Order: sequence, then structure tokens, then C-alpha cells
Amino acid sequence: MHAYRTHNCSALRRADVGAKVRLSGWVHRKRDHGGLLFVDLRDHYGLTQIVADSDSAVFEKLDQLRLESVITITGEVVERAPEVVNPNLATGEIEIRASDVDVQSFAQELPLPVAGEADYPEDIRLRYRYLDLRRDRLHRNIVLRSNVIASLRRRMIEQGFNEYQTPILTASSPEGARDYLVPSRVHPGKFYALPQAPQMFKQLMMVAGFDRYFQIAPCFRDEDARADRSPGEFYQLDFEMSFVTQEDVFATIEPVLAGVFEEFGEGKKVTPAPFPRIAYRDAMLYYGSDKPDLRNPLKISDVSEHFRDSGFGLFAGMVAKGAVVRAIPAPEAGKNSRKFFDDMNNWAREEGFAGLGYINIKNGEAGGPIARNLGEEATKKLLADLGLGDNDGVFFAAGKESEAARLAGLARNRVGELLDLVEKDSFRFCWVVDFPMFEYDEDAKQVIFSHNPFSMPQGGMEALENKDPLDILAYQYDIVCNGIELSSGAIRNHRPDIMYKAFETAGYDQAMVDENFAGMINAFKYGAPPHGGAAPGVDRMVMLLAGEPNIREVVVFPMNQKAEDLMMGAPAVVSERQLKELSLRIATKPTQKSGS
RNA sequence: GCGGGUGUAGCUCAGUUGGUUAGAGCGCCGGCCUGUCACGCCGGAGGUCGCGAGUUCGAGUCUCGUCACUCGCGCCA
Repeated sequence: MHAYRTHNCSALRRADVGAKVRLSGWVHRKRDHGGLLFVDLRDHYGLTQIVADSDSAVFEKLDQLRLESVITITGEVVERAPEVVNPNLATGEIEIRASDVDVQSFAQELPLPVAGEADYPEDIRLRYRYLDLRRDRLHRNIVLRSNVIASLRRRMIEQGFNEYQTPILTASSPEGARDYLVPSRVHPGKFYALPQAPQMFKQLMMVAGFDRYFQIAPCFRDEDARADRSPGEFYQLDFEMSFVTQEDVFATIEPVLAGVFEEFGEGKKVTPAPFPRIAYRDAMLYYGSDKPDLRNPLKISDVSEHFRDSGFGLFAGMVAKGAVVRAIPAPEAGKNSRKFFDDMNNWAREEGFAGLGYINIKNGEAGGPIARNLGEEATKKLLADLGLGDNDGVFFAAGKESEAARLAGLARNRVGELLDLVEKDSFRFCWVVDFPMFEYDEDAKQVIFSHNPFSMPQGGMEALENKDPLDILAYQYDIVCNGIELSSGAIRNHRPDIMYKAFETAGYDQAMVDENFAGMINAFKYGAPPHGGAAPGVDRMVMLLAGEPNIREVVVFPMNQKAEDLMMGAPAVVSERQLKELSLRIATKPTQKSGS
């Protein structure tokens, strides 16, 4: 018989009754009835109930064991009487009558219990991550993550992609987030940077003629955390393709994403390919966000003209000064009390906005201060234009276009939630396309790149030379699922002449481009194919599939919000010798955490 | 860097208007219990009310500061 196990803890069934077996695992739970003891034995695969009578030689040994000790038990598979079968357990029809117990490892008293679903403080969970990972939910999430990644790889390879590794120690780039730097021993005073993404490398792979590249790529950015953003490091399904249009990129990745979400979505509805394409401008207008959640059926509309020179002086005055008014419908909300509307207004104020106007319709009668001031006729016209019913409500966000859009977007989310309009059990994908290439920076008083400077401007050189920069769109796109940005991507600018021109528009001369992007701009001078790609975030995909609101629930060993690894104690002070070797001296004393 | 929330037993939380000895459930320790599967029953230990000042006759409760965790803003080509 094998030293540790003949079966795992999820394997045995009624057909095995009578067999002599050996199982190993953790003591998940004990139920001591005095003369009779039950132990739930747990491993990666599942649970099996072990039973021992008080007259058994192993009773005392099992009884004294603390939970989470690791044991090997030998015994006979016994059928359970029909009335004590546990239908919630795969192995619920049998149990093991233990004849022998080997303790492989005693457990001390635990800082957090493994059995059960109770919530625990995140710092304790992170400090004892290996215990937290034993718990069912987290264990399942991590296995899901592994399966999702395997499926992504399979699907990409089936689409004709090859996976290539790119460097982890590379050069710092002036664009983007702060870099993590790694000092060089050999070159005192010089630093490597960890890649924020393999962006330039994958483009260079295209220049090198590999046609279809992908990688489950680690990315490192020294930026602050969010619920859906790990500090430090995260993974992307990074891919790039040659000789493609934007539509080719979409058509290639849509079945991969839809396929993975179908495969692991547990029956939830998934947007079929092709995903809806929404222009950036429309997304901001209709959804008040560049990452619209299409599970929410509400659509915002612009009603500025209804208020121009109207009886509602506040909005009329704002519109006269160039402000806009956006309307957010609230179906059936008129049935709610006035408190519902006042609460929304208060919420908007708490969010830092001036306020949120409203009209509530009760049995066809429009109420509220806006309706009163606007007058009966104008109100009727407004409500008819919005297609509102006899008991609907509508909110108004007024202000500078960007602010009004943002408030309208937040209000749309909130109304959708409060009125329970948001579709459940579905994954709604869309592309947001036609991002502006440039924007005007009010502070710097100049035109700047609004997203990725390496995207191809729509219209190419001709557009750069002849159009108002602020009117030029880019072949730049985001993929959004349920209001979460999974990825941005672009058709890249592979032409040195157009690149120099684009940078010139944003106020940079050729020397700056040559100096900072030498690797790429030089490469493009030796024959570069048109190419493009994207890089959907793996962690966020798993987060959506696992139904987790927090990205740390799908990362095996995550850092906390302050980018500390509480389990390994990173970052940490290093020895004088190490610093000297790297020609480094610490200018500030490291901050000491209290109590550590 | 900034704003919101939270901080009371190992854990989850209650704690009234500022008033006597700060409670419950889970866990832990001891005892009882032969069909449980979140087993049950009895008993026990366990507290710098995050920390530090202040107001007060009196602070878990009020004020200020500070720390930790978290959510958001900034940041994230």
C-alpha cells in the first residue's frame, strides 16, 4: 500500500465499500460524540468523513488532534445507513472506519479558522495567506484562475498565435506609470526597470516578422491600488498581430474572450461576437463613462436645448455659458416618495457635485421645482422627447460637459442599482472605439496625447497635417465587460514619419523621440509591418468569472494596498554589503512600522 | 499626497444621554455525550475598548492628534 494514499479525499463512492484504503489530508472538522468520533478529512480534491468508535485504538489519537493537523489514515470503506447519507458531499454515501492513524504534522492553534465562511481582517488573511488559501472559496478561485489561463493559452494557440517570453529586466520608459527600478551592480548608478507591459517588445516582435505574438505577461507598475487593481504586479493576455485592421483584431480576440466566459461563466449569458462597438463620444454621452456597463438598460440623453432661454433660470444661465444638461431616466421612480429624489440629490452633493435636479411624474402629473419653473408646456415637451411614462422620474445633471457627463454616468449607475434594473447573471461586452488622439491640457495650456502616443491616428499623415488636432481620432480601443475595463489596445503607428509628426503636434521634437524611444523608432526604419493588438487583464477576467468584487481574491499571493507582502515581509531593508555592492546609499531612514 | 468608512476578547459583532464589575456568538481549555456532518449539553479562561493627549467628579462613548486596515480621488501611455 502507498505510504500516504490510495485515493484522494473526493474519490470514494458506494462501489468502493469493503475496500481497504489509505487517505491523507488535513483535519477539517471534528465532531466528538463521546463514544463516537467523526473527522472530516480534507485535501485539494474534497472531503471524506472518517469515523472511529471509542473502543478503537485510534480514537484517542484522533480525539486529541487539533484542526488542520495533517494525518494519514488507513481503514475500511463503509456504507452509510440511508438516513445518515450526506447529499452535500461527493463522498457522502460512504465513510472510512479508521484502523490506523499517522500524524504527519501537528497544527498549532490557528490565527484564522479554515472551515467556515466567516470574514477575517485582510491583514491577517494576507499574513497567513497559506491558511486562507486552504479555505474553499479562495482555493476554488485560484484553481479557476489556473484553468482560465490554460484555456486562454489553448484558444490563442488555436488562433495561430505563438507564446514568446520578453525581458523582465529592461529599460525605464518616460511614458506611463512610475517604474519599479532595479539597480545594476555592474554599472554603478544605472538602473533596469521592470516592464509596465511588454509593449515595445511585442511591437519589435512584429518588426522581427513573427506575425502573431501572445504572452501571459507579468506587468509591473508602481501605482496605488484599487479594488480592481493590484499594486505592483498583475498579468495581461498580451497579444499583437501583423497586417491587420482594427476589425481583424476584434474578430480575432472576441471568440477567445466570449469562449472563455462561456466556458467558465457557469451558465451566465455572454455577449456573442461581434461585440457592440461604441464610439468614445457616444459612450460619454449615453453612459457618462468610457467603460459603460451595458447590463444597465438606462441611457442618458442631452437635453440642453430644452433649457436654453427656459423658465428654469439656473439651467438656462448655465446653458447660455456653454454648459450642458444631461437627463437620466428613472423608470417607475415617480411612484417613490420625494425622499428618493432628495436622497439622490444629497448623494450627488456628497460626491462633490453641485446637485442633481429631478422631475417626478405621478399619474401623468410632473412635479418638483424644475417642472414648476419650466412651465407646463415646456415640461410636457421635454418629457415627451424623453419618452417618459406616467409614473417615471428623471434626473438632470448640469455643468461643464465633462463634469455633467461624469455625474450623469454615476447617477445612471446608482439609479440602475436602486431601481434594481441592472441585469444579473450576464457578461456584457463592448468595444469603446474612436478615442481622441489628442486633448487640450488646461493646466499646461497645450495639446497633449490623450492616450497612447504610439497609436495610429485615423487618417494618418494627412489628418495630422490638415485637421485640428483635437478632431483627430485614433485607432485606439478599449474592451469593457460589465463596466470594467479589461483592456486597451490599438493599431500602432509603425511609420517613423507619422510618429515624428504626431509627437510634434504634442509639442515634442524629433530629438526627444530619438532619445527616448530609440529602440522602437530605429526598428521602424528597417521595414515594419502595420500591426496592432491589445492586452486584456487576466486578473480582472478571473475576478469577473469568480464573481469577486476584489482583485486580491483571485491572486495567490497578493500584496496589500500599500504594496507590502505581509507574509514574506517585502519590501525589506537590505544589508549594507548589498547596498555597497550596488553603489547605493540610503538618503532617508526607512520608515519603521509601529509594532514590527 | 487628499477625502470617506472602520478599529471593543484569537475572530465576528453589541454596548442606550458620558455613570456601578464592558457583553453575546464562534474559537480555545476542561467535563459529559454512539450517527454527527456549522453535532449537542455543562463549566472555565480570555479585554491597554488601536495608540496618545484633552474636556469632565467620571470617557468604550465627547474633542484633537496619531497609527492600522479598507473604499474612493489624485496616479494608472
